[in-house]
Amino acid sequence: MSNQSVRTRFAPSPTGYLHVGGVRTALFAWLIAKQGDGQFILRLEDTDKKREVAGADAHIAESLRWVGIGWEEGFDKPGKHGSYRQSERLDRYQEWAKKLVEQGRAYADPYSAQEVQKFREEAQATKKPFLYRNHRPENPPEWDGTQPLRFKSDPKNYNWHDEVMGDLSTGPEVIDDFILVKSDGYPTYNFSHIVDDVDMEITHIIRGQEFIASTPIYLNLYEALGVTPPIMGTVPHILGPTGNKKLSKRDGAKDILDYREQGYLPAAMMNFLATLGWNDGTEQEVFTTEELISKFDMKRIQKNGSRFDETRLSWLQGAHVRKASIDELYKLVQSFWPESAEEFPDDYKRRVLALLQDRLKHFAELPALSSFFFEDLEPNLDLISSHKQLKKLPETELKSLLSEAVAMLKDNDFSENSLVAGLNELLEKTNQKPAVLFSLIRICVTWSPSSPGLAETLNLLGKDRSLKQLEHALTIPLARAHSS
RNA sequence: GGCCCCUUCGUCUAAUGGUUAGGACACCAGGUUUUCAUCCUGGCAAUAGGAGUUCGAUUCUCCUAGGGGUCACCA
Repeated sequence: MSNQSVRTRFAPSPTGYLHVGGVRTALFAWLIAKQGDGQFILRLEDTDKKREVAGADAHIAESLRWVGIGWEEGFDKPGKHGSYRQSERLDRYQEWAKKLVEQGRAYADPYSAQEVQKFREEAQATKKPFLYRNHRPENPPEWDGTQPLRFKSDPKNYNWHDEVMGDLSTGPEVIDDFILVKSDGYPTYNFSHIVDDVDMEITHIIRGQEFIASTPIYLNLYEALGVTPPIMGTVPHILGPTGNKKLSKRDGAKDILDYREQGYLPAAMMNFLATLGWNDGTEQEVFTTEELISKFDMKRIQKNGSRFDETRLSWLQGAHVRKASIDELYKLVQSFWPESAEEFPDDYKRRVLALLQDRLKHFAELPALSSFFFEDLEPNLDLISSHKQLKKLPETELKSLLSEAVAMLKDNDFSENSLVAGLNELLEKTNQKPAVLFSLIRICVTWSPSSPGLAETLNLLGKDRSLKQLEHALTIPLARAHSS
């Protein structure tokens, strides 16, 4: 019966999308499983029917899959432990509940919700902490399933070890009789996750710090069940961009799949999430998935919450883009090209991408960076009038420089080398600074605020299109008329 | 309020008794024959406060302050 391999799980409730916080918790658990050559389980905690959102389960699965997190067993991938959807495991919780009742460790709660609430308010009025067990009925009715079933706790001190937080301890005052099974027959999270983790032979529980306060009651329940608790790792929250509150959907935390829409690389996202609150002790910042698996260590997770910083994500994205091979990158950006790129052959687009690799971050920027390679943009005279050097030149000067450029380029074979040579000669011939001459040509060919190197750009655009753009520029007024 | 946890540059963090407190992001300046980037160089910038232990505290102890979590028939 003993299973030595590491088994971790991520157990979201299907109430909506996943944001970076949830995915990070899943990632940590996944890394531990992969590192131990073990299994990662995706379980669905769907015991609150009221909060359930249709389709959330598939959306969650899709989110994890995108980041690169896969699971050996899950709600959509049955394994040796039956269903991984709690709503389909009700019999199992009933069995365990009955066992606890037989052992005298669980009893029916005879009070109505209103009555319990009254106890709570009384305690509050006398400034005492509310404990249900102070009202524990002497002769509880037999549990018929219509009342909530409560755990009969055994209050005591607890000292336990948390892989992230270190040694923790609490007194008996935090141990109370909590509800195991709700009056609708569904188990509470507090009960179901323990039964499931035992059944599914989970060895490490990784979860957010909101569960740290209830860990003692879980320990109490494990004891009643005669079960050794799994290893626990409590991960601090990710903080929102402002304030010190935990990142939440309410404050605009995005669906993780929004980052896919914006064209972030899964590897960059994984790198970002893993290093938010964790580092390997060296100065390494950029990690591959394989490196994360081999280097991850729960003991090095930060005890305090860390702030979500999209700027860092963007930087990591750039780092991963630059590391990627063009083939890899080309596959990933396929849905992000501007519409005008559609007609162009793969080879051409691949070359555009190669020129853009150093300046591309998330792929949604691709159209803005590349459109002039696929279509002739409208002349934008602001580019000249706002240019430090060009704005000082009169119309005649601009036109004559352009004419010289056209003349030179007409004689050029447009190989990159010839272009570099030709442009250099032109600098000498016109006695101009690159800041003037190259800017003017670049702007009149692309009409784009930025572009790759001039020779590379002309080379890729080709002789016909480059000359056509320059000759067109010769026919329009370039210098803005000064009013004074 | 009770209980628990946390506190190093703006941000992510390194350093567990001896360092000019290190790195990265961001920002600023300079360089790489134009722009935007990349890359390189330099700069700015932190141990929450107070006691104590010690020859010596970011590091150990205590107190204070601040922040967070939790106290559901939600997970």
